Amino acid sequence: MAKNLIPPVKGTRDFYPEQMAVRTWLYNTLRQVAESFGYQEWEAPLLEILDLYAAKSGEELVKEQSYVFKDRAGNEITLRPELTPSLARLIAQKQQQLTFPLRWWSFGPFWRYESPQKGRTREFFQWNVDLLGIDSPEADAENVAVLATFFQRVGLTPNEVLILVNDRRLIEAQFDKFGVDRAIRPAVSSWIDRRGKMTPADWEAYGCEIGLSESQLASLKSMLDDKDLWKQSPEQVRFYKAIEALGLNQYVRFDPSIMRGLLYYTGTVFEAWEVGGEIRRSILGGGRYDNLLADVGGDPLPAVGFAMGDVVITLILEKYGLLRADLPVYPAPVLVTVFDGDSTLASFQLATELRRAGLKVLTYPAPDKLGKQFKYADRVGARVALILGPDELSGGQVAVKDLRTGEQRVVERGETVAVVNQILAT
RNA sequence: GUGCCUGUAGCUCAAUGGCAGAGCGCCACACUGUGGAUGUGGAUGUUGUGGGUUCGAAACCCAUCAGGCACCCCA
Repeated sequence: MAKNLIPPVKGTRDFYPEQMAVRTWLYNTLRQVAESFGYQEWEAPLLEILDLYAAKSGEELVKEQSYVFKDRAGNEITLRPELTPSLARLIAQKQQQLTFPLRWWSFGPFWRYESPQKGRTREFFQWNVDLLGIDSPEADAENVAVLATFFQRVGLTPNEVLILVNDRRLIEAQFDKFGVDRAIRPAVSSWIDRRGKMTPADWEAYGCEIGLSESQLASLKSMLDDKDLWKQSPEQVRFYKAIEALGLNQYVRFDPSIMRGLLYYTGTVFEAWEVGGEIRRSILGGGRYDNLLADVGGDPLPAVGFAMGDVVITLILEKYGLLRADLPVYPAPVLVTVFDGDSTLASFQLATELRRAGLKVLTYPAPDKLGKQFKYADRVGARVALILGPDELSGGQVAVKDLRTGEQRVVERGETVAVVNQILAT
């Protein structure tokens, strides 16, 4: 370990070229999927005023997990912990000029001051996909279809990942039916959320603790076990029909225990989970949030959207061997060696000729021994090495070596590009 | 904030109280106009840090720092 090295900030990740290649691949993939549904890319500032999140995100997210600092003017600034409030602001600012339904997507960095562990860092990237202006189960289904298509695109099957769907309106109606006091409903929601993590006895005891009666407890238990509960919701029925029409119903399943922590969800909610259950962390979460625009000061506007973090999805892709092995971690396929101090500039000129012909070309910017330069070419994954020594220079030629076959030949300078391209094509 | 685990060479890890090592990688040479393969040789450590126990500590004890994992919450 090097001494006196300033360590990276806890919970951040360094992206060496290998990791950057993965991130760029992920970005390109989800961009293609989002664009195939007609979503447009956008971006918000990474810094926002704290008040933007104050009322609408989860309490804990704002008060304990956000990076907050005062700028030099004394304003409370937040490193954004999520994107949806920024989206609401951008929409509200131009609401009269935009054409709805509006489909926007974004991929950028977010920060949450939490304890880093598997699948969770303090600085992470998030894919956000939102559809605004339409309140229909079909809009929800289309939004979910974007991420199901993403799963399909990267090679994840319904045996590996599932999108679990619920509807808060449906559960609220059940709460009404069972006479669950409005004051304890948030606690009941998190109690439902926690079912899988506790023993049945502890879970029931906890249910009593938050104020549920014996009969409410029994009713809620049978509600959570009712796989057909969705049939009581006209919205849910239409949602699954639409998903089926989109050809993605294999990826989607009703689950009455999906509640979501964020306060602004109003209708359909969903999360994606790994089926095997080894990665015990949701891959993404989303849902309908019809009140948020009005809450930030805009005109009321229905909306649905989801967010997927890069950390967990990368874990999943790794687990199932779906990260592409052919990611471009090599700098360039062609290296122009430098024979000696006198011919360095001639080599540079040759490199420029090749680059102008569209090739990616490395030079070796010091007259080291050729053996060392070839070794370097090998290490960095170059396919072709070019040598411009005294013999070649005097004859207007270039030595071209195929580093895979070891075959080398001397060609006329004007043919160099064609010969190199020929080798690269094999 | 709480609990558990781990810190030894560039990397992965041995050494369980008795000379701090291996594999890989790195460097040099064989090969002064040619890489991968092979061979020969070589370099590398305040054993995270500070204290304590001991004739003797990488190992045992205390403290501290860092990282990982889990709870909480969430992408």
